[in-house]
Amino acid sequence: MRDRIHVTLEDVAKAAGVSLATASRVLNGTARVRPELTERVRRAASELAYTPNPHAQALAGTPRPTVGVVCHDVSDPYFSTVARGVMRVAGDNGLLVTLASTFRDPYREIAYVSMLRAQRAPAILLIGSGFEDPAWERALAAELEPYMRGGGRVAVVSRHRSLRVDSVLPENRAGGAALARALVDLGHRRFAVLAGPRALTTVADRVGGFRDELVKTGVPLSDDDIVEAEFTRDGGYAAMTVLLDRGLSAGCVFAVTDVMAIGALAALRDRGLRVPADVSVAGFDDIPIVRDLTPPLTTFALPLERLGEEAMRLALTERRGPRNRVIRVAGEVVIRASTGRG
Amino acid sequence: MRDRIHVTLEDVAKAAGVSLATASRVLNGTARVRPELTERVRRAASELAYTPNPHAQALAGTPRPTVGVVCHDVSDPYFSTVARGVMRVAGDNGLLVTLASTFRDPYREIAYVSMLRAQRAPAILLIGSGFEDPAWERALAAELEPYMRGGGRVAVVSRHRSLRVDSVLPENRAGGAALARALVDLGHRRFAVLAGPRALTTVADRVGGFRDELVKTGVPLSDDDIVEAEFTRDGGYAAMTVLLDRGLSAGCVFAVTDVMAIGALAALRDRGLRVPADVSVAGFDDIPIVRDLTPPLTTFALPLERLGEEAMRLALTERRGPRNRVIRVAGEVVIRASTGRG
DNA sequence: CCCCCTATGGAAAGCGCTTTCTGGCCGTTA
DNA sequence: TAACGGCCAGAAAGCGCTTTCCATAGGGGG
Repeated sequence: MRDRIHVTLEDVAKAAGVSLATASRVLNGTARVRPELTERVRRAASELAYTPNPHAQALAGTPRPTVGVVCHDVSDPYFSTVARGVMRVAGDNGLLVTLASTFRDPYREIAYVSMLRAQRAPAILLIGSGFEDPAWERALAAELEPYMRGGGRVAVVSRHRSLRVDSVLPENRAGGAALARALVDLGHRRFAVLAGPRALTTVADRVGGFRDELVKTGVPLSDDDIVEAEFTRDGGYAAMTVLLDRGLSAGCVFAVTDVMAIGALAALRDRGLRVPADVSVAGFDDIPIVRDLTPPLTTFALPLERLGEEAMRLALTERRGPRNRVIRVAGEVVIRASTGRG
Repeated sequence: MRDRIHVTLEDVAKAAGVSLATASRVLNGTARVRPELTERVRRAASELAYTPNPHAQALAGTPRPTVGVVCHDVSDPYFSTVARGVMRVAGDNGLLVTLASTFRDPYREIAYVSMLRAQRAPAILLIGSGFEDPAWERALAAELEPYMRGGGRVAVVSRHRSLRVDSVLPENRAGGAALARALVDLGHRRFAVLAGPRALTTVADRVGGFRDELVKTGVPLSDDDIVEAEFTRDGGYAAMTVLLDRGLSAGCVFAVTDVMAIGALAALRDRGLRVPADVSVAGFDDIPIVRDLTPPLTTFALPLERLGEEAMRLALTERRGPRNRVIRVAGEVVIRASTGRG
């Protein structure tokens, strides 16, 4: 018996001398069963090391124990830290996580949502910025809406436009503003921004908040001072290089993510510029590694793991009413040694 | 029709005016079907946006499109980089990846394998060092063996003992030795080692290779020079602190992973010691970030993404004969600025 | 003492798909 | 012309589970 490929509920029922129905009821606690039989079934199940077949359960209508998570790239510390939070909460609730990396291809994201839907995942989490592309947004919504109508839960981290779903929103705009204020307070007056692709909502928010606050303070930031690049370490390096080639006039560079800031620091080092003596650099996110850089990075710190935890919790708890819930997550400016006085 | 929660094969068959069997045959290419019917089924399927229910397929005996991966912690750059490789290959083959983090609890790993098995995942990948604990090893084998007998594929990265499965083995022992040699060549004679938990095979191999090579060269390394700590950044910090409190006599510190080395660098910085002027530090793995540290870290570079890719490929390709395959992956010593002349 | 109601276990339907088994309609061959 | 073999499409079984619907037994009330 032990050596059969798969122990089925029928085996358990037979061993316990009860019917399938009874065995099922005992194992799921669905209905009252005489204590004696309950005990027999329990023992049989554990002796046979019975594990229910989730596919059969899914087919029979029970919610699946695997939630889906779609992010841009697991190997990016931002996503892997958020994913960590997701997985902890998932693990605590006995759930597995199906994690997909889109490698930043928007349509791959939709393809994954479709696969996850087909899998009948009870919940889908979308981590990371959305794209500002109407066609794409419609296609995604077309995939998500029927899914939700069918009882699927959806929660997103860090995107908002046009998606009627529960979401966890880090304070991107306010963060950008707070950082601008803090840098101005340090005495800086000439800024440059290393931005990610404009199509990402996160980028628009962070840069927007940063710029608006500067404008409010009377410090100008022209479009020329904003360089767009890939949302990666190498993107940051490239953008910083462009800036340097142009003849850097800014005394402080704001990279919209810490990952890009790391690239920027490398570019500066390679050109022999000192941070913060020659240029100050600030990032955004507070991924774990930035404490250990030299100099440690000034940044807008977001509780990354918490973003993931909240999203998972959102997807786990019933929502009442049709309104989508929004959890705004605050952050704080952390001044470290990468920024000096302006 | 479009608005039904789920379009089933029956809907497609009905729309095309054929039987379920025929529809299934067309969609799977299982058997010849008259071209005209084929066409009708195809069109019906695409018009209804039909997506097969993987659970029903699984139940009916078709292999699942989701492979399972178990690692210690996604947010550790080592694992997330390896996972990246896995996911790329998986994505290229139209597979989803179910990723689980054990948070370094050995028995959680077994629990996950059990869940993955129950899911009927066609393949399971175990990433990261195993534990040297006979009871645990037996329990894991007891879970894996029936799975493989039932046709499940298993591949592991970085562990070997007592598991008869296909594996990808980075040259941990040789790497430790090569690093020892390189450091001795730089002139170092007094070493200390920041080791992870001894129960991890990876640790044993790396430290073993390192120590054996030193002994061969006539350089002593006593047990007192080896400090054991958590396999994390903070573990590295703690171990380095212990060493410093004891009064560091070594001129070169070898941390068995880059992540621990990062912690060690932080501890040294906090104590006001300069690297490499006062102490040299070397790591192992070459996770992406170490290039960007100050000073950049000397390390034994492993092609991390490739480890994941190879493992995924191993699990994807049929193996002939009962022998388990082993792919040894070489690495190379990369000397950077964190090590000076001894 | 009988009837009805409740508590509990079993039989069976059904989830959506694959695949074997059957049977009808051809074209062949003797 | 009759018998036979091939090819294809449909019917139906079965994957493992949940859940509804019944049947039965036991207890309480009339």
